[in-house]
Order: sequence, then C-alpha cells, then structure tokens
Amino acid sequence: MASSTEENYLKALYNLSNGQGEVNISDLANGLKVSMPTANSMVKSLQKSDWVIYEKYKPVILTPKGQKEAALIVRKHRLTEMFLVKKMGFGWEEVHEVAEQIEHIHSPKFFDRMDEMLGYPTIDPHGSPIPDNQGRMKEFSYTPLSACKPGQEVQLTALTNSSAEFLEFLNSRKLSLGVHLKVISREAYDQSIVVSYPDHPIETLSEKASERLLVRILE
Amino acid sequence: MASSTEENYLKALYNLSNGQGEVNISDLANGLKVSMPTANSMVKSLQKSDWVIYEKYKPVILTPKGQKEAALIVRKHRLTEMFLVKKMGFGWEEVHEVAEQIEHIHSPKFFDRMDEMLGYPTIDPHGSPIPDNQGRMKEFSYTPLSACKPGQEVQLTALTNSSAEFLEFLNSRKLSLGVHLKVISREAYDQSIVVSYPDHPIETLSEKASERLLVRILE
DNA sequence: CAAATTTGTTAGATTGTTCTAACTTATTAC
DNA sequence: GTAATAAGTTAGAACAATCTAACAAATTTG
Ligand SMILES: [Mn+2]
Ligand SMILES: [Mn+2]
Ligand SMILES: [Mn+2]
Ligand SMILES: [Mn+2]
Repeated sequence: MASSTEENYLKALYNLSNGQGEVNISDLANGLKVSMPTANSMVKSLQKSDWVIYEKYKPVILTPKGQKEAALIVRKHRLTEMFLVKKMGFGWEEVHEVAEQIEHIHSPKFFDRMDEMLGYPTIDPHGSPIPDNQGRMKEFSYTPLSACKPGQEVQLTALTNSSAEFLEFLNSRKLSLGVHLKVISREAYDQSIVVSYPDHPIETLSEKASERLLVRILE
Repeated sequence: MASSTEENYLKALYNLSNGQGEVNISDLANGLKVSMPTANSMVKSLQKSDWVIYEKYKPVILTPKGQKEAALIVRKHRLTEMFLVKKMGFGWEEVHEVAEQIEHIHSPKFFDRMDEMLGYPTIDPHGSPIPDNQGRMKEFSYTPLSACKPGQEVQLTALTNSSAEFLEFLNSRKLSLGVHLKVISREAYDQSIVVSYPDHPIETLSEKASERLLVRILE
C-alpha cells in the first residue's frame, strides 16, 4: 500500500503527465517542491513497486497500475472538495488544502458515502472532472475565454488554475461556475477581454485571467 | 507542531492516565503496540517539546500543554465519530478506525463545521464525553450495569469498551444508548445479569458484558 | 561543433520511527 | 533478604523521506 508521500508523488505524476504520459524529474521535483535528488530517489522506489517505468535520464511514465492508483486519489481529492463545498459550507477557495490531507484517508465507505450524498457528481467545485471508482476520467474539451470572439455568449464551466488567490479574485467579481457571459470586446493592445453578465454590465478581464477561465459556447 | 505519530502517543498517554496522571512505559508500549524501546525513545523526544515530564525509570506525566493538545485530538476523534454516525450513515461499530485517521487532519474549520452541524454534541456515539474547544472534558460518573440490583430501572448511557466485536454484540441484542433496562435478577453463580427492555422481555448478559455497560439509574 | 546551460545522478548526511539483543533497575515471591 | 521476574534502558541497525555538494549527461546556444 502506498504511503501518503508516495500517493502525493503518484498524483503529481498523474497531473503532470502530458500527451505521452511522460514527466521530467525536474517538473516532478518542482511540482512537489522537493529537490531533484529527492524526486529521483522516490521515482526509483516507486519503480520497485511497479507504479512507474523509469530509466536513467529518461522521463518517468506511470504504469497502468500507477495511473489507476493516482486517479483514485484524485477521485478522493475532488469528491472531498465537492463534499466540503456542498455539504459543509466551505468556499471553493478554502477546500484544496484540506482535501490534500483527506485524500489520504483509507476508508472506501467514507468516500462512497460522500459520493452518494452528493448524488454521484462528475465534476469538483472548480469544474475538474472526478474519476469514477475504476479510475476512469472523462476528458472535457472546453474553450479558454481568452479564445472567444466578441459577440459570443458562453457559460463559465471550469478553471485551469484553482489557486486561492485566483478563486478570491473570481469571488470579488462574483464570477462562479455556471455564470453566463457575453463577450463584448477584446483589447488588441493587451489581449484583455470585456464581458457582461448578470449585475455586471461591463467587466474587464486581463489576458492572464481569461486564459484561466474555461467556457462552453452557447447556442 | 506534533506529527501524527506524536499525536497518537499524546492521545494514548491521555487515555491511559490514571488518577495521578501517570503512565508506565510498558502500558504505553502495549497500548500503542510498539516495543518498549520505541515508547521510551518517543517519550524522550516528547519531553524535548515539553509535552511530557519524564525521568528515567519513572512513569510519564503529560504537562498541561500536553494534556490540552491530547484533549483536542480526542475532541477531533469523537466529533468525527459522531459526524460519521449522525451525518454519514455509519454504524457505531464502524467509526473508530476512520476517526483514528481523521483526527490528524489539520483544519480548525473542518471540525468546527462538524461541531456546528451536529449541534455542539457533548458525547460521542459510544457515550464518551467530547472535550470542549479549550480541551476541557466533563467527567461523568456512571454506574456499571454489573453493579445494579434486581428491580432497578436504568438507562444505557455509555460504554467502557468500544471494540467493534462488543458493539456488534450489542447490535445483535438491539442494545443502543438510551435504551431503558429493568434489572430482573442476577446469577450468584457467574454474576450474569438478566434484564428486560422493549422487545426483549428477557435477556441475559454475562458479567463481562455487564461490566462494560454504563448506566444512569432512573427515578 | 564547442561552450554554456540545464537536467539528472551519485554520494553522503540528517531526522523520524521503528525494531532486536543485551544490559540494568525495580518489584515480587519465597 | 536473596532470587526470580518484570519493567525500563542503551546500543546498534533499518527504512522512509528529505537535504546539499559534487559530478555527469543531455540539450541549447552562438
Ligand atoms: Mn484541489
Ligand atoms: Mn495530499
Ligand atoms: Mn474511537
Ligand atoms: Mn490516530
């Protein structure tokens, strides 16, 4: 059974995996805020338990076993976040840290009951998909708001970044998932985007912010 | 800040403390299922952080700081058990193991919200008192059923042992906290006690079981 | 391509938590 | 009150997870 530390490494590898499912040691070390030798030695030990495939100087690859294990931890993390928001009155900006701890609890029943109480949700409070209990995750393809054209009407559906600072920024603009936005215009100068939505007839969003907002185009 | 391991030691010391608040190394080792040298070395390190007072060959004593820390972990444990039973549909025999993990979560809000959702309970699902948020715990003085006389009417109020096996035994007899019992008789031979309660006109409880049932005498 | 830079590895140390074996002190039994 | 037993300690080792310093390989740059 994976330790909490190992679980955090598996999750980081899962989240950092690109199209090829490869992760560089330096990206892994960076993501977990450990030194490269630490990441290197952990990867070697994950290999011994068949969680990853690894060869010197090559990027790390999760095995199918490692992928499933990682996805199930992501599942526990996201179910927890949803539970905290929907059932315990947490704000979406407050849940990540706690979920980072609760995801390591070993108790199938605890998470199954959360799932049931939540009505089997498929996304977490930040719009990220929740893997099913077999570790399968549906991939959604949303459009960043930064890629939208003036005149388009869209619905805010997910975020590419869920840092507390960004979530608090969204709170301050009353932007939450599900909100309908109309793209008014776009500044050629700095790529900022002007949108309109209920109670906010004109709101300007920087390129940085609009890249992080994923939307579903309406009609 | 105490590690999960240290927290478990503090909690064990708290629960094993007798009238004098003293705990032998061997009782501590036994309680935590570690070797005596392990308990010994941990106690030395707890002493460095001022959680305990310790001198070679003397029993361990929690400092006021250690007592408060321990009581707050017991609080998290018991609030969690109550939450799992009252809000998440767990049986009272299923909660201890999970609570043993969840008690180490660092998030005041998480436990404050549980407390609030539960209406600020003072006892856990097994009748044990929940320390308040300052680490103060009310001591109740209940009578073991084994000390009751025939003819007495009592209410089942708490347990001195909450092992899953004992709780399942109680489930099988439909004995839960709050049940009103009438003591019918007592066997001089083996100290077993015959009781009567709703839907169970005659039920015999061994001395072992009746010692573990704490009751409040009615009238 | 050779030099500079980035990325990755090895070696060696540290801290936390655990163990067994051997020894010492304290307590109990006779 | 000695002898046997129980309780407690020390020494030494192991494993997990981390670090820094030094070195090596791979990649990028001019
Ligand atoms: Mn999160
Ligand atoms: Mn985590
Ligand atoms: Mn318990
Ligand atoms: Mn615990």
